[in-house]
Amino acid sequence: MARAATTTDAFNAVAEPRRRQILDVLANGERSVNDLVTMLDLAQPQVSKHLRVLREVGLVDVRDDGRQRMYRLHGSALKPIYDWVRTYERTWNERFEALDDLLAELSEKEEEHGGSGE
Amino acid sequence: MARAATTTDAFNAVAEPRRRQILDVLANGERSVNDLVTMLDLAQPQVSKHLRVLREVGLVDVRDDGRQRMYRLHGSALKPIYDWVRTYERTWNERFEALDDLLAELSEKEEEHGGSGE
DNA sequence: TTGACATATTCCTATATGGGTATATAATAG
DNA sequence: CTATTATATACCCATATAGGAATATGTCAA
Repeated sequence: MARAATTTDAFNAVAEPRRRQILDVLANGERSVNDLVTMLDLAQPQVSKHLRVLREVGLVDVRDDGRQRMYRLHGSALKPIYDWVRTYERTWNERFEALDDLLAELSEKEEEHGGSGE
Repeated sequence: MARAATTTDAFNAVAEPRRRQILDVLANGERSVNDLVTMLDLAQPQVSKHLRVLREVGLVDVRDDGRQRMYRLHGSALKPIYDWVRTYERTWNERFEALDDLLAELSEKEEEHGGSGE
């Protein structure tokens, strides 16, 4: 099996930095494809393709406006990522890391039944 | 160009659900490879390979313990993801989404200069 | 030493990618 | 109608997978 498709979920879609850039731009409001092409200095087809991926995972919505297509952020599709990563917030708190270290050492010693130290 | 390597950064490493599962287990404390094999019902080589990816992006640390290798979470490597996604938190707040919708509709009407409705 | 256990690596293969280029579709202007 | 603008799609290609199977490496036991 190959890697999961980029359109599988937000995690995969957002792993590509260009797509994060696109979302960052759209976070400031609706934009046309050409706006994105100009602002991100990408070729138009690549932008369209990235937008397709983002659309397929529900990260953006589109609206027709004459010959333009206005894309807009649909932020709630990022919530699963936020919810997952948020549970780890405490782990990069230094105090907790130190505590984890201590607990790990204690349980090691316990298993070794007070044997020869580390 | 193909997709960026899974070892490029935490975003790519974590796009794979099995690797998130591994991190979820390690969040509860150090584990040996075999522990993970058993708990996640995966083949041993795949676990080792996933752990290699996680190690290369700094998401886990290893410690030798006899013939076992104990893996442990290094949560701070998730911080870039958290920091990025956190800036979008407000976008899935219903009140803000409704406000965005309203503003978008207003600017539509403005462009159409009071033209035929929706 | 040999054997058992724990983990890592190598090889294979199907598959999906992202960029580039060319072209198709769609909508407006004249 | 034709031309122009805006966007999407099709095609090609090099590349990196993830899983499976086999094997290599490493550590301890007897």
